[in-house]
Amino acid sequence: MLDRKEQILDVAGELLQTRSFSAFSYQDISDRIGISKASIHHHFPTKEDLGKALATRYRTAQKSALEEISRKYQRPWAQLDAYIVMTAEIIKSGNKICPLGSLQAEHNIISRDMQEEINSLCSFTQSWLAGVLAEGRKEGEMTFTGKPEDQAALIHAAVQGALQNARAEGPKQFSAVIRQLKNSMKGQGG
Amino acid sequence: MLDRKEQILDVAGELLQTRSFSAFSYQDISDRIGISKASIHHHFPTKEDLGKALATRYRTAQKSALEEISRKYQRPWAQLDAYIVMTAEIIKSGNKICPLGSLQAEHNIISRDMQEEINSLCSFTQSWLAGVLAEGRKEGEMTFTGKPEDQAALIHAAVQGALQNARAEGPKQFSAVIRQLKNSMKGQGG
DNA sequence: GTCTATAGCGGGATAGAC
DNA sequence: GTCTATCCCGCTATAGAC
Repeated sequence: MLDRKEQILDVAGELLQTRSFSAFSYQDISDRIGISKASIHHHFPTKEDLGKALATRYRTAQKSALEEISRKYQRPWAQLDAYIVMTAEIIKSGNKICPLGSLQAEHNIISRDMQEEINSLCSFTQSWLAGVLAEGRKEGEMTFTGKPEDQAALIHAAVQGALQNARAEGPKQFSAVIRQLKNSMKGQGG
Repeated sequence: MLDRKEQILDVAGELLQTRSFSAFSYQDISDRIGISKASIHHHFPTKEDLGKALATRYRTAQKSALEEISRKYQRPWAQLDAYIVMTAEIIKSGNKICPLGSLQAEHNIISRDMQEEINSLCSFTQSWLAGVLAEGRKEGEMTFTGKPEDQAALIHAAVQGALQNARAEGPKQFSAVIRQLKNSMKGQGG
């Protein structure tokens, strides 16, 4: 069955986003899928293998999603909005945390492979954001000072932090952060 | 020895900030202090007890630190700067993560007591920031749109997110985020 | 690819001596 | 308060049958 690997990654991903990488077990996965622990080891011999596949999957999914946004929307603001809506989905779907946040919290105890996937996901997202911001400013839609790369780092950090704090403070705070962020970029003149 | 409890919390705190709550053990603590696991259980019978004490300690320490900043500095900008410098210390001291971020990542698997301490720490910090921002805008030092509470949520999220991303992207990215954030609040006229 | 069974280890926690 | 010894459990991982 070719879908088994994907199914395992689906369930593992959900566990990663509700518990943490070190806090879910092969038993948890086997309980949810209904096959034995040994079968899971057949597909992913070690937990490190599973973790690497999980991280790779998140990186490629993020890359695809951002590239699709670039194709689908023309205006920079629409692209930024689509990115925000996409990440906001995480909050809506149950009590989940962002996979990036979950793995960054355990940065020191995951394998080097996983670290590199995470770093790559992180820098790709910020490069993409920087492109959107550069275009937005060029076309007069957006206003901000300094380099697009730095503004991208700010937006990325604010969104990640807002996702994190949403667990303690609820989704309304997330919306408030987004609103403030957008206002700060169009209030000056755009 | 009265200091023992504090010493255990010191070590547990360091482990929390380098690993995660579920990923450190009584054995880890006993290795570092040089007393047996059983002795640690004498001071904190269950790991839940230890976790609650740890969270309470972070909350009260944060409260004290912010109140001291309010006393020590008069100008809103100086207060905001002091808050940022304080949180930036986390990055400098080894490969640590913010305790708030660490515990929020495992929000679903920590005790209710711990959750409440974290929520309290979070809301206190944002209230404090909102006060600083309201004062700053009133005195003409700072510029931002909307409610001080929402701008406080933005700043808190950006700082938390920047701390988190600093693990993947390094301290320079943290500085960049702070710079952008500050510029967005004084660029308009203040 | 899936199973049962099991190894080997480390986790949290307790009993009881000192 | 600290220790040694121990319990029980769940973890990752493997062996070998089907």
